[in-house]
Amino acid sequence: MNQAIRANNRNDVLLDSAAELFSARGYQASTMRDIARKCGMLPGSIYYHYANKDALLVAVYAEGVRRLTERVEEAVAAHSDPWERLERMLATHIEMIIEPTAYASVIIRILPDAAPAVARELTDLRNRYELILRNLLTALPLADDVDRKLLRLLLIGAANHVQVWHRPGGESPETIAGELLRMVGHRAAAPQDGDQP
Amino acid sequence: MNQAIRANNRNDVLLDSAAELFSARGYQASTMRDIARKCGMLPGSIYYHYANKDALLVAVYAEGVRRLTERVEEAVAAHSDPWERLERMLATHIEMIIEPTAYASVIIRILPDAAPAVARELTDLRNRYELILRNLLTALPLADDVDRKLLRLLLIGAANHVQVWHRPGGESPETIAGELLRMVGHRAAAPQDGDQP
DNA sequence: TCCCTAACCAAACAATCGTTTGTTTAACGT
DNA sequence: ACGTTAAACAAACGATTGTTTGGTTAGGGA
Repeated sequence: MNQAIRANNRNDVLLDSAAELFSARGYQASTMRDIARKCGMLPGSIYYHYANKDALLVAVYAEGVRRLTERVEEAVAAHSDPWERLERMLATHIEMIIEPTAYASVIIRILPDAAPAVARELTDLRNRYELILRNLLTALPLADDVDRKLLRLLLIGAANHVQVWHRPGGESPETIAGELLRMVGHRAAAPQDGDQP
Repeated sequence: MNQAIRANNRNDVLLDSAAELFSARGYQASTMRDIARKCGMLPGSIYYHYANKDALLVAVYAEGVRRLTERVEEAVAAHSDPWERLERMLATHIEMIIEPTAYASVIIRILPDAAPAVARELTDLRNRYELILRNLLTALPLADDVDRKLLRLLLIGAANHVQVWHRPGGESPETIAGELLRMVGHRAAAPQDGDQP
């Protein structure tokens, strides 16, 4: 009754190709012909899987959020200390947006207004992921005068910008995340017992 | 002998229009027809002033760097304290990348690889401006174990990201720059006399 | 006043874009 | 073994893209 998905379905290859091109060249610069060529299809064949180019971008976005969320929550779950959890989140996040398998990278590089017709969907997907960071920050013991919203935006901006300047063989995501929190974190930390256990 | 520039030359209006569209919609999404319509020209007329679309982007970039450099150095010159100078630089930078008169905004939003043929020129222009921040950081008294390069990239990322999330009527650039350095700066500061004058 | 040319207009160009249409192939349930 | 249909191919569509070409207008030095 409901349509079966055949074994030789190349939807995932298609999605991979789109993600890589969107990530490397941007949305508008990646043509349907480029994507088709990359995954060994013809341009028209893409439209069997997705209604249009915008829908393809939404699919890549959704898969990116899914993978990011999965990996981040997995990395965070292993720790209980709020600062440690935040550091693991940032390290994993940075790791994923600089690797060539580029689903996560698309979410950072392609702004929602690149596809106005589906901008709202893209923003919602972004927000769903950012909620993780928001919750991690809420759990963080901070001095009263620290603007949590501003701190969050600062961290997002600094972390996402790594995608622009990082080169293969450079600092590891762990190092970057560590330095990031070493600069920001301790200063903002509320006075607590057992600071150096 | 040398060609005179007439009074009714609308090159500046053309450049303004291009800057606004590039800033608002991105490079590829802004067509020559859009730009022409915005400044009351016909599409072909643009080619009297610039050889092609890429050259137009380079011109906008150059003017953006010129304005940024001018305003920032002017704001910084009024102070002598390294931290104060850095804060003034960041505040001015943020102020210019969120205002609608969008030359500075283009430099942040449009990455050099949006126009591969002139990517090198665009990168050079960016670097020339970033040199200011680099020099301000060099003059900063910091603890020995602070990674100046990473600090610079963190600041750039956080500052530029303001363009994405800031809405009219939100926090002032001064406030944002202040909070930014309050989080980052003091922690990284080397022990110095007269910490609270 | 005259004339040169800076500064534009008007209209098309070839190329490329996202997309549609009709047809073909081959994997799967029965 | 057969018939259905998922999944693709082959080829074009109209629209839009950056750009070119030849003609027009008006500002300013002589």
